[in-house]
Amino acid sequence: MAKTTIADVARLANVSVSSVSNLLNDRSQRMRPATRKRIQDAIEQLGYTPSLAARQLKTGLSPFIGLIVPSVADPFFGSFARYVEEAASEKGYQVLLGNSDRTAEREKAYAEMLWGSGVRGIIFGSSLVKFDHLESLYREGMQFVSFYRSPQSGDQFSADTIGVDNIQATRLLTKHLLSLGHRRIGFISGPTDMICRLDRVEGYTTTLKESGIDVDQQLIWEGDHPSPGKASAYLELGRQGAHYLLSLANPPSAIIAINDMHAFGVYAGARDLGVVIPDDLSVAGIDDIVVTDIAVPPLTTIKQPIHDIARLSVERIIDRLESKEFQEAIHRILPSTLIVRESTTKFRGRPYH
Amino acid sequence: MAKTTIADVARLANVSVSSVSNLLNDRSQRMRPATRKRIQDAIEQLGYTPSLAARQLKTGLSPFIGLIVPSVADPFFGSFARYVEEAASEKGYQVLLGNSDRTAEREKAYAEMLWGSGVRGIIFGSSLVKFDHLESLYREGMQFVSFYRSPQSGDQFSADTIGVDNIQATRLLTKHLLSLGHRRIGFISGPTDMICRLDRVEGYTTTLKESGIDVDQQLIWEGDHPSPGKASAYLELGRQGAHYLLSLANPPSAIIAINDMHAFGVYAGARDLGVVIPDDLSVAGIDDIVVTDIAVPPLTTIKQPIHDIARLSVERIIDRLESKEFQEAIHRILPSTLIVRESTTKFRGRPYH
DNA sequence: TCTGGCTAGTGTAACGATACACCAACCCTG
DNA sequence: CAGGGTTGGTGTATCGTTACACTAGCCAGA
Repeated sequence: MAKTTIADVARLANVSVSSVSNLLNDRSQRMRPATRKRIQDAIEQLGYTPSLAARQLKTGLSPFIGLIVPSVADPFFGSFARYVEEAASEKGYQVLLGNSDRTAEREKAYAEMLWGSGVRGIIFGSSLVKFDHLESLYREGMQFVSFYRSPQSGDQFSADTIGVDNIQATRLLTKHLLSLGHRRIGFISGPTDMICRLDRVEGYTTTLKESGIDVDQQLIWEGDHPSPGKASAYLELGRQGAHYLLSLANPPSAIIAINDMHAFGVYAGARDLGVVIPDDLSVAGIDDIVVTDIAVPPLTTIKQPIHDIARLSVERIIDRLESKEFQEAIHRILPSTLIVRESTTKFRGRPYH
Repeated sequence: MAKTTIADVARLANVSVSSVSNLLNDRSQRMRPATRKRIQDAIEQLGYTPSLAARQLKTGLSPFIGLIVPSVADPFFGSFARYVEEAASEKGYQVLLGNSDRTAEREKAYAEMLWGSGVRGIIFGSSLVKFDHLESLYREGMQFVSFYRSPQSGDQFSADTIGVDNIQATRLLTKHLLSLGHRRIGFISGPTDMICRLDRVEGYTTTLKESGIDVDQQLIWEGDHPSPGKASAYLELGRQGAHYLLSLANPPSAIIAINDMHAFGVYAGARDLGVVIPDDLSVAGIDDIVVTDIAVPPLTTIKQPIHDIARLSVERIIDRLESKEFQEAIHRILPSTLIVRESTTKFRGRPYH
């Protein structure tokens, strides 16, 4: 039961601990094959695994990366977490999970706990507008990769960002709806506390303007910050947004929701009011979460290449962790694609109200 | 940038490292308040956080717990992971996440990686039929809590289990459907490689038998082991199961799916064939994942108290980690409740076919 | 035979914290 | 004022590994 150490292996193999350590760390070029074999056999026989704590204490490196997302209960971030974990474990790293509920305090608290645990790299699934809360950690040497966070004026420092072009995402959706004849398009943004959300709002408004349509602020619904922890909060917010938008004197004939969960909330809200999708109302989301194509009707949405994003993020953070030199921050944008399903259709006037 | 150590703090506060350590570890009963204050100020001023690696090396304890689930991309396990993480972080622990894809090899590989990382406690979200692959780790001292895994004959050792009564879950569903007049009830089990699934099948079959209804093996669909990694695999499996069951010469008028994702797959499969839920077919699931009540129609399901289960699992594993004495394995069953929504309705004959 | 160079290793001081054993200084009591 | 107890600390071996500095032993060449 007592942990077997490198010394036990050395004793059994009749070599010094240095030799065992050398073998373990690929510094064994000048070792006789017979010796190498003896050590390997001893390791096997004892079932020896090196103590990561001791190794970390000595080298300062830890085989962990942090992953902070708003909530893994959200199917989108659940998928993302899964891909991150998969990519990390292929590279010999393990993932420490944290849920931030999109608050700076929790992000900071987590990041500091992680720093204290020896973690030197964090992947952020969110992208809060302000980065200040992480600056002191950045100064100490923590590495960050952020899932889509375009650099903002006022940023005190710059982290890697890998993600999709969110402006482009809503641009595609807005154009799609415009091409179907919709002119009053509602937008459910939720709280605009994250860059990706701001960008999505921007894609929507600029596309409308470019098409010569005035942006009606009444048609943009922010709602309150959802109560944290509840996976259904996003749904509820979408539902409330639908109630609001559909009760306007001059309601929209289409709604873009800032993500699929909100869009499904719109489904529920519309049903509450007897509004039929897509006949009375077209709805589109973003993310292409797992249930979009079996929803009724299947949801038109934007597919993000999260598998690739997760993989690239992991590669990038490990790169940063393992290379000694200073690395410039990179900003990598991956393409997102419009997936048209049955929740959006031609504008046919307003049969409800 | 160089990490500040306990010695830096001691120097600044003009005390010995022992005193700082004593303060940090609540052994400071006999310390003068002024001294305590000096140390605390020094800690604050230097922004000192203790090195967990060093601490772990010395004490053998690590503030991590492992969490192994089939896949966090599955919304049910995403929620579970979120609650586990929340409870753990309240207790000062962090969660290392692993996805097993329900295979023993990956579970074992993960568990061993975790052991090597100094992790001494793991919460399993799955419950494979065989436990053998974990026995050697158990012998070394790894602690396990399993999310619902009733003890099986042939188990080489016994782990804590906390969960719901899965037999009861399908019993409730089956009784519910029987009371609605259904007599031919299909069952989509998916691969029966986990105890919870076996139990769910059992609840279904025994309830039928008790009601004097022969169990028709044709009505139980296992399907293939879904391709790992794809969150949509469960959906697809449910869809295929629906195709199969609804194409039988004597098809069921109701289907129980072993979880909600499979049930939504049935939704899709039924729609493919023009079968309307619930008019032509009643459908029920288990889990009450986040989207059940906005599905069309809202899904009748069994709600599991996963928040409580997660919390209890975390408390239990920490208890085990922090107490020195041997602890008997516990088996705790929490109540699950039937939630009737609109996807199940009275048997009205078979309008399709 | 001596020198230098190579091969195949070895010895050991760290890394940062913990916790046991120790102790100086003071106070009280008889 | 000696003896014992208490208060408020301190000194240091130790955890398991790494990686730099070192070297024993052999061989080749002069």
